Order: sequence, then C-alpha cells, then structure tokens
Amino acid sequence: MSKYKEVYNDIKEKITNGTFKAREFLKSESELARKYSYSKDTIRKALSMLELDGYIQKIKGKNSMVLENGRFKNSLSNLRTSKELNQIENINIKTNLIDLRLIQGDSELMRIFEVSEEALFYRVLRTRVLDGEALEYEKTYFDKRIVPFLDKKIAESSIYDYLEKKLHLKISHSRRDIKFRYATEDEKKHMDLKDFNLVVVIESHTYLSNGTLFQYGVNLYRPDKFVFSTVAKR
Amino acid sequence: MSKYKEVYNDIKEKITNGTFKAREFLKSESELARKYSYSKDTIRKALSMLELDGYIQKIKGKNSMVLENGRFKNSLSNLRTSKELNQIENINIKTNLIDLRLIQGDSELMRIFEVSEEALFYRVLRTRVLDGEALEYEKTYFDKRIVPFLDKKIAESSIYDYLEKKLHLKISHSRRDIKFRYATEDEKKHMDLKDFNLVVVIESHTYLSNGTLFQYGVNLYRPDKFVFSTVAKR
DNA sequence: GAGTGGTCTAGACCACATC
DNA sequence: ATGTGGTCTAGACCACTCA
Repeated sequence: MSKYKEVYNDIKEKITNGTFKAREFLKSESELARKYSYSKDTIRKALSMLELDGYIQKIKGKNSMVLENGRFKNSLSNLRTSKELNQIENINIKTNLIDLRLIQGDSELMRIFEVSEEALFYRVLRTRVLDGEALEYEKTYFDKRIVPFLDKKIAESSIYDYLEKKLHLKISHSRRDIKFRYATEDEKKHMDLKDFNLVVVIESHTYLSNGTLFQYGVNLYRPDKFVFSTVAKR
Repeated sequence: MSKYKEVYNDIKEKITNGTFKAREFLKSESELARKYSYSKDTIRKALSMLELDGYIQKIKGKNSMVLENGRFKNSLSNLRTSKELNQIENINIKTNLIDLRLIQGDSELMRIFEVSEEALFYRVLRTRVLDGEALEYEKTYFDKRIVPFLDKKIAESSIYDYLEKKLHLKISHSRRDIKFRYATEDEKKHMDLKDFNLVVVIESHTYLSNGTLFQYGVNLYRPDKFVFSTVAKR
C-alpha cells in the first residue's frame, strides 16, 4: 500500500463514518504532512484523489472542506463491483446465475474484441434480485485467453474477487456508456419490469493495466430503481 | 495558462484531430519533458489528466498509449456546457428560451440552497431543438446573490460564457444524478417525446471554487436520443 | 501579514516490460 | 541491462483568503 493511498483511505474512512462531517474543514496540508510524517506532496496527492471522488473540495487560501456524500448511490466515477454496492446499500440482494458457457463465432463480440472467429469467450448471465424483485440483468463476456477458467461457483459469487485475488489480473479502467432502449423478450423474461417497456443499459468495456480489453458487458436495470451519481470537474 | 494545462491541451488537441491515433504510443515522459523544456513532473501531471479524461492509458514499463475517443458523446466526466456539446456533434441545434423570471419562496429550492424564504432565484426554462425536434428541456435555477443579473439575450446564448467571462465566477465542479421518471404534463408540452412516457433526468448541483452552491438544474432528455459515457478507474 | 492551497523543479529510488 | 512509468521528497515561489 502506497503512502498516499493510506492517507486517502484513512481520511475517506473518517468522512464516511462521520468522524469528519460535511462542511467541516480538514487540517491544512502542512499539518497533515506533519501528522502522518509524510511530505506535503504525498498528502496533496491523497487530497486530490478525495476531491476527484467527490469527498472534499479544496479551496485555495482556506483549508479543504468536507462535502456531503450521502447522495452517492451507484457511483460511476469509481469502478465498483456489485458486491461492493451491496455493502453500501445494506438491503437484501441475491445473485442468480442464469447461464454460464463458452461461446465462439459471435460477430458482434469479434468486432468488439477485434479477434478472429476462433476466439473463445465465457458468457455469464446473471440477475440480481432485490427484496424479491429481479431488478438487474447482467450479461458479461470474458476473453478466454485472459480468463482461462470460470465455473458455477465463481460466477455465483464475485467474479472480480476471483480475477484480482486468484488470477492476479491488474484491472485498470472501464469505459461505460449509459443508454436506454426497449427491453427484448429475453430481458422481459428474466427481469421484473412491471409495466416498464424501457430499460437502462450500461455497456462496459474493461481494460487491464497493459491496455488489453478483457471484458465486455451489458447491465440492465429497471428505470425506476437506479440513480447514478458523478462529479464533473470544470 | 499553467504549463501542465498547456501540455494537456496540446496533446489532447493532437489526439482529437488525429495527429496521434488510437493504439499509438506517445513519446516517453522524459522525452516530452525535454521537448517542452518542462520538468518530468509537470509532464506527468498533464498525462495524468489525459488518462483521467480517457484520452490515454499509462502503462508501466511502456510508453503511454492513445485510446480511441470517438465513442464519447456527452461526457459526464467533463463539465461541458450545451454550447460546447454542439461543437462536438456538428448538427443543427437551436436553443429556445421558454421563460426567464425571478422567483421567491419555493420550498424545494429553499431546501436545496439552504436559504430562507426571502431568497431570490433566477429561473430559466429552455429547450434545445435538434433537427426540428425538441429533445432537451432544461430548468435552471441561479442564486441571485451570486448571479445578480440575467436577461433574455444572455439566456438565449451561453449562460456559462457569461458567468465565467463577464461575472468572472470560478466554477469548481458539478454533482450530477442521472435518473428516469415519467414525464409531467408540462414536460410533454415542451418536448417532442413521441410515444415515450419516460424521460431521462439529469439533476445538477454546481459549486464555485469557494464551495458555494450557486446553481441547481434539471435537464430532461428523450430516452432514445442520448448516450452518456464515463471512464471509471479501478 | 500570516497561512493556505497551486505550480514547478530536480533528484532519488522502485516496479515493470522488453530485449 | 536499459528504459519506462510510479512514488516520494524537499524546497521554492505564487495566488488566494482572512483578519
């Protein structure tokens, strides 16, 4: 764990658990530097990350101010797994594995991954059931050259835990497009859409630290059940 | 203009105009430092911003790689005004001012801005018409203590240009919540929603560099017409 | 004027990819 | 072994806020 991440996590924890409250001011950068016995620049790096993630606002000439953070539900500025999200909203969520298989020759996937027709992909279909309603339907595709093995047990829990802790993949970032479209018949079958004919679609492309695309996925949500928050810097 | 912003803009320009193409590699940080005659750290700051904004990916042990950027339409990771968006999608967009007035005593606004009932707000209602269809409906509220004057002429062009260039407001960041709900009768009247009864809602709270909330707004879009892209870092 | 955050530098050392 | 990006430091100077 690098020093700036340690400081970042420490302060973030104190903000989320209420030790530092919204509208309060942090200690100055030089005081924090003394307190942690790190250089001012290391503290600054931690504070910059906290600002990017919407926890604090730096104000020139004054100390940094703690922002309210309660509004954040599904934060898209952080890359979160569904499991992490569950811990935030402490409600009854259950993951159901619908299907897990190897597929080959899908032209759409060949285009996305820029591979030839021999390429193999794991396809994972899962739903997330929240208080008895299937509100999320997830279709995920993994490049088998990078994820050589997946089984039912892994797919029923957290795939990302497995990728990072067991396969030691270094995940860099994810590009996400949010859009809206009519649900297909298959989607209507697996989701509890009530009267809604539209679904929220989050398409994601996830890359490793070396720039390789290894995952493509589509997550579908019932429109009335999800809010996404971001912080946009000027 | 700071040095790192100069480098950021220079490289960003070369990526967007095609001088640097996707999957190509940039020069190394030390080469760039020599080329611009700036320190390595200044170059690194520029590259980090480019990475955050999804233009490049830094790869340890190798040079930084240019990412494809064509997919970005409405990027929520940058704070963009509608006018800037228009320049990107060079299609026929027209802004219509529906209403501009001072309002007072709205309890919802009093709660959001945390002010008492004497507080005055400018309310601006506008639509954006794209190839003849009113696809965006914008309701914006400004704290009159910070924006003391607005008129028809300003509201019909770019309000943000006015705020930054004339009033010299320093805009820091904006919190945005994306959600979906049924359209109201008023919204159906002003927008060309076709058969859609749902609208995409982007609620925004915009803050100055000193931490003051000065703008609250709701932007509504027809669901089939907009895509929002973000880059989420792990 | 004193203190704060913002920019910039030069140099050290580490981890990683490549040959 | 070489070059790359990542972390960390110490110090300088600037712009801003506030009393």
